[in-house]
Amino acid sequence: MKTPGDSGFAFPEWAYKPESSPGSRQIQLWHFILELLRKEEYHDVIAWQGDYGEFVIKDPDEVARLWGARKCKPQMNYDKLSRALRYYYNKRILHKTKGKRFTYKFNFNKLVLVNYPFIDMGSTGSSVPQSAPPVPTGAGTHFRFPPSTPSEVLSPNEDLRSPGGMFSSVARRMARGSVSDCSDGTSVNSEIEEGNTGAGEERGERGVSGGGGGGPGGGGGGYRSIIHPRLSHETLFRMYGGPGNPAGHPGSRSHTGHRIHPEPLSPFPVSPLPGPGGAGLLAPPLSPALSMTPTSHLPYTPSPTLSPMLGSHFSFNPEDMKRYLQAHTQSVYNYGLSPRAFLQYPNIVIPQPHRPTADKAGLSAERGAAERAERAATAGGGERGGERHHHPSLAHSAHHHPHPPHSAHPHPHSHPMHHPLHLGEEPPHMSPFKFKLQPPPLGRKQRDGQSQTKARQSSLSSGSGSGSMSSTSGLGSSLSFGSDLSSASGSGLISASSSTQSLNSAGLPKIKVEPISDVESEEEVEVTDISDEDPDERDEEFELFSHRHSRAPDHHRLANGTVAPHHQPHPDEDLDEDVFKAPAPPPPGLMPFFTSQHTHSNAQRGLPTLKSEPTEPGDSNTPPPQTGLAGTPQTKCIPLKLRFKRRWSEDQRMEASQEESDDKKVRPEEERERDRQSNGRMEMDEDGTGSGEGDSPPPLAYEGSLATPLASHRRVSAELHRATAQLSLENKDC
DNA sequence: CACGGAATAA
DNA sequence: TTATTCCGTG
Repeated sequence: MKTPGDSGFAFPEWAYKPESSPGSRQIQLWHFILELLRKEEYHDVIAWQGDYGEFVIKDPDEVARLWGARKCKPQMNYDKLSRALRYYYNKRILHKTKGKRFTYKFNFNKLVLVNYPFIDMGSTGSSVPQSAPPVPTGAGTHFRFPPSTPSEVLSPNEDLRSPGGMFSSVARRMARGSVSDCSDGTSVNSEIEEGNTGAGEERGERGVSGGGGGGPGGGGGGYRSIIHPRLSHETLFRMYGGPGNPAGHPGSRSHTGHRIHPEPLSPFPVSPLPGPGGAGLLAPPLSPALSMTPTSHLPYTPSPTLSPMLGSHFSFNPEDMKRYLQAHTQSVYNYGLSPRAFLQYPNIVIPQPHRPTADKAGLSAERGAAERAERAATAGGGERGGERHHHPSLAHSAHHHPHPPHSAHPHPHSHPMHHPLHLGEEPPHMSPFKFKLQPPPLGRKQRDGQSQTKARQSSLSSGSGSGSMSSTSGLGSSLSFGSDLSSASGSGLISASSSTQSLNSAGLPKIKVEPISDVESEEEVEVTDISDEDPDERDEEFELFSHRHSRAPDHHRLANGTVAPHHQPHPDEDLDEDVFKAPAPPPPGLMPFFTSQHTHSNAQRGLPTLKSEPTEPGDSNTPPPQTGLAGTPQTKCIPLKLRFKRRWSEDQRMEASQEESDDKKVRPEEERERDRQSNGRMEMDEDGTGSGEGDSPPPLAYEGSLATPLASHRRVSAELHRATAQLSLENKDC
């Protein structure tokens, strides 16, 4: 049992991988958390719960212990660990779920970006896992959905396929193997690691605290088998909104039955896979699913006609192709860019407003069962005690090969249509929205503009530098990223993309989407939601959605950026929003999708974000002006905290625009980065790895993808998986 | 229990 | 840069 799947569970794997993350040198806490979350063994200790990326630390002490073990910090305790988690707030990797003890929520967008920027893009460009996460966000996240409901979980897809560059690094790590453990004298450590290795299963838990418990591991076991995480459709569905059935989605085979998420909560999808072979992780990725994600853009993009699958191929019409290209472009950019860009994507993706009611029901039901089971087990003891799961996950088939076979189609029957992606939105059925371009990224761009005018100009200007640039500009996001773009451009994709109108428009201008008919906007509510919570959250949401408000401003006009921007009044919010919005840039990719969708019609809700944003369409536009943004940040008076955050945002924005990830929130240092940018390169920090390399690869990838998307994806996926699986587990450092 | 500043280690 | 450690405040 276990499914091997494990490896894939909860989140997209990419999310787990530390490698990419900048900090990765050593395992990072959030990665660790994800590891735990993905392993059933630890469900007693920590598990997904609630909305989309929410998880609950059921046994803080244990978690701390485990973490301490991993880091060889025996004295680690929850207090300390929690401090570390708090630092993530600013980074926006995590948020605290207020009112719930020990409950936190991941912000995938951020994670993804950070960690795998390239992944998405790169590889195929397609996938962008992030999307998945977003999904939920939008809708559900926050309160929206009843807590109980699983909300949406979505799953991203995960997968990661990574780009070649990544791989290499991954590979290396794998090679290392690592292992080391700290000393564990006690016992500690290895647990997780084991997982990695697979070997240890047991983990036994050490007694940890108390142990007691509960016993019944059985429950767990069962469930394990059942579940597998994967990404899937669901995610898509949600995201795109599947209309109808999200829940059931074809993809998953059984949707009906089980599917499910093992963890109900887990944000990621889990894949059901079970039976079928478990599908594996890969499969999904490869399969349509794959496309989904990242692609959402791509594949799915196209018109209704195309099914997702098709998408991969390209049977599109010219338009589709364009979109596709655009998407790639984005990817590229992103690739080059900082993760942030991705963020935006996610947002974009998010659309899904519609929450799947149906789904939920279904899910919840399932979930309930699962939970129950678990609960039973855990409940009893409080402590986890006993669980040991029989096999640890180790199985990970991943290593072996994730499911190659299936990979092709995990869900065979799923038709393209079903594909989440498609499903959700694509389906022709709907097409409520229409898109407009909006200027996406205001903030960033603006910022850039101001600060870096140069870059911008170049890009904007048309590429003065290279023709490519122009394309870039199109992306819009690009602005900020100009440099990145450049790289991207290299790929050529860009150019194409650029050619595309959408991009252009998108790029600079932004794209705005409007729902045509839709209405559904209800969901849009989100906006509201956002506001409601804290700023923080909002931000998150924003990120996800971003668009939302995004002001959408005027840009759309596009203007090329140049144009316009006049800026707008509200600085702060704007900024924030912008920021998020800005992210929009990603839009390029996204946008395209959207566009396409909209265009075609489908859309449905997907655009939720937009919707949300509804902002006014009309005007929306704010021009990208960012300048204001950039410079302005100031904003009004804001509470200190807020300000702080704001700063953050700004920084991020800036960075985003520029490149960086921003994590740092407050870092003055931006300069250095900027400098780099200005230099024209992107940063590589993160990518570092790849950057240089990466660049090249990506393009290749793209092309490749185009050509044979599936194949490449698969390949990559597989590799990644493998790598990931091991890696994640492995980290060991001490 | 949660938040976050500050100092500091790696 | 991230996390750890310590600690004061709510």
